[in-house]
Amino acid sequence: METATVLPDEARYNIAAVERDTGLSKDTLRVWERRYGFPTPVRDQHDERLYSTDQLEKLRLLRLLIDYGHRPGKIINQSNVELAQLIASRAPEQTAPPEIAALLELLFKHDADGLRNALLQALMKQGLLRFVTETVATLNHWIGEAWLAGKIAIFDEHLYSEQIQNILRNAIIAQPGRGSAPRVLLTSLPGEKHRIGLLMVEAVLVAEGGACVALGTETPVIDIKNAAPAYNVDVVALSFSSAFTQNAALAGLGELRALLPDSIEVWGGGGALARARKAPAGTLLLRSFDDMRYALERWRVEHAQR
Amino acid sequence: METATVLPDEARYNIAAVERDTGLSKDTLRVWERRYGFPTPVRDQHDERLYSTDQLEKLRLLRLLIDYGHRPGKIINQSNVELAQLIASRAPEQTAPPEIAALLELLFKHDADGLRNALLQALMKQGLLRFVTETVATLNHWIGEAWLAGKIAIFDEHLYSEQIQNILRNAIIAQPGRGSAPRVLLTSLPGEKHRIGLLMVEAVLVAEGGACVALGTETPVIDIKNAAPAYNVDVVALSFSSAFTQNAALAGLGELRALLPDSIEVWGGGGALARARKAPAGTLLLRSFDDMRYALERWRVEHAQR
DNA sequence: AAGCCAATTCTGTCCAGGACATAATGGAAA
DNA sequence: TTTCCATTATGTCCTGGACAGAATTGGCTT
Repeated sequence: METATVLPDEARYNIAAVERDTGLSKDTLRVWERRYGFPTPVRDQHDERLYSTDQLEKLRLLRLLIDYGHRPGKIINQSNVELAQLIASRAPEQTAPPEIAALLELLFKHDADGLRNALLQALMKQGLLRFVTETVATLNHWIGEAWLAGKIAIFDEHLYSEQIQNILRNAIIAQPGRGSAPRVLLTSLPGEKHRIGLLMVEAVLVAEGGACVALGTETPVIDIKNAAPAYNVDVVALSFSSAFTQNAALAGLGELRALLPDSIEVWGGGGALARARKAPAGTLLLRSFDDMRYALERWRVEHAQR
Repeated sequence: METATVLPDEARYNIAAVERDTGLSKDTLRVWERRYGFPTPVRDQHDERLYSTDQLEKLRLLRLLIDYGHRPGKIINQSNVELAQLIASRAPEQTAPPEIAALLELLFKHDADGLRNALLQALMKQGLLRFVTETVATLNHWIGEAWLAGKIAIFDEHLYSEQIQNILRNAIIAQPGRGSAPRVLLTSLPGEKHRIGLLMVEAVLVAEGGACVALGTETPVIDIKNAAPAYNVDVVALSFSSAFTQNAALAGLGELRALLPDSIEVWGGGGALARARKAPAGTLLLRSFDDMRYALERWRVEHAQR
């Protein structure tokens, strides 16, 4: 009879490794164990937690479902299989438009070079403005869907994000004329890490002849306050993806509005604000790229040389 | 008599913000307070720590000196001024080379367009390889120094980071021939957010004729394990800036090595590993860009078609 | 029904203070 | 000098308690 040997890949992870790999903080891992009874890692000789591969996998599924809106307490005691079904079951089974489907197919096949070439080709054919407002916006949506349906992995999304960044930044640099007005400072608040949304806005801005001072993601409010006069901008624009709650986004806009002089406008846009009704006093909500183009036009009329 | 009004910009940071901004863990911050009596933040109405700008600044200086080899207990009770002197005394007042100083000057003046143009010009003149290994590497170093000396603000660093990304990604896309071998998967582990280092590596890789699958920053180890076969790569390369401790970087490398098949090589590089003595078994440490070029060459010799 | 507000539950993050493994240091031995 | 070992310094982990803010529920009004 065979010995029931321990599987060679029965790897054990300490709490720091699990935090690193799942993005769940040590505090969260410990409080889940206390409250819900999962995960219950074994302990080493010094009573420190050692998590199994299986637990790590379940934690990743949980993280995914929680990001999508499930509550931890409701799902934490289901099995890995049930959780995977839950993820699979939410696909709305629509189909993407054919141009988009072709791009998605390249990502499914892990064809990095093919994807880059196809995106470049779409950019050339459509021009920057249409590429951003049609192709990239739609593609983002369907990639989100594919991810939820379990059709693509996290690393595929990472690859897509990198490639889109390469292409958008390339297009931004290559934009022929440098715009002059208005000068727009573009960034996001701490907690908002979505870079592609910012780059899309930057692309539309330069395509429309504005001048963009891009600070990337997660600039603390105080630093924005100091940067705006230093770079002599006319407008500060913030992007909030749906990772932000609507209230947090509105509060951030209002806080910034209070800190900046009246001569500088404050604009906000992105998924978190798409359904917001009322902007904080003195700020402007942009619910679409068309809104932004209109806002640029309005600014120019109001500040026309007399 | 005037009221001693509270300064308007007397910002307060909670412990999570300080962890994010200094890289010191919450546990470390609390244990320093307990042992050394610094920092002693004020408390809010619910007894939670609120750190001042001044304390944040001192923590940054301490972090820097510790990275440089000082011990916390020896320096923690010195004043900001003394610590700054300690830092200054470390570098014997070198000055940046003139080409670099000219670029820094543009950043000091907040001249975003001028900086972009100057960087593009340097890239054209030097070619991608020299631009990365000489100009960008040196510039990064001096920007760090300028930040320590208080000559530039956080938002200036943000702007620089965005512009360098634009330019490097533009150059990577524009690279004429697409390389073929080895195929290298390039990313960093969760916690490591430094994007510029990764882009520099990617630029050198494509300039040297390798094929790069870039996944951006912060890919969990398990996802790297799954991505490597999916993208059919020969090598997985990880970048660790000095935000990582050397031990954490070595542990991450080792963990990845254990998960990947032997046919895939594991390389690691970046500030955290610059002074490491011994690589985990089966991994390769790259302490410079020349090391990487040499490693590419060696791989090609070993895998030459017979 | 549908919309809105208040009460309640859920959930992540913070706290204190104790413990220990490991890295760094310094001194003794080779 | 170098090597080795004992000691000290330091970061990370532990338990269990508390609370704020988000999410949900239930009741009331339109």
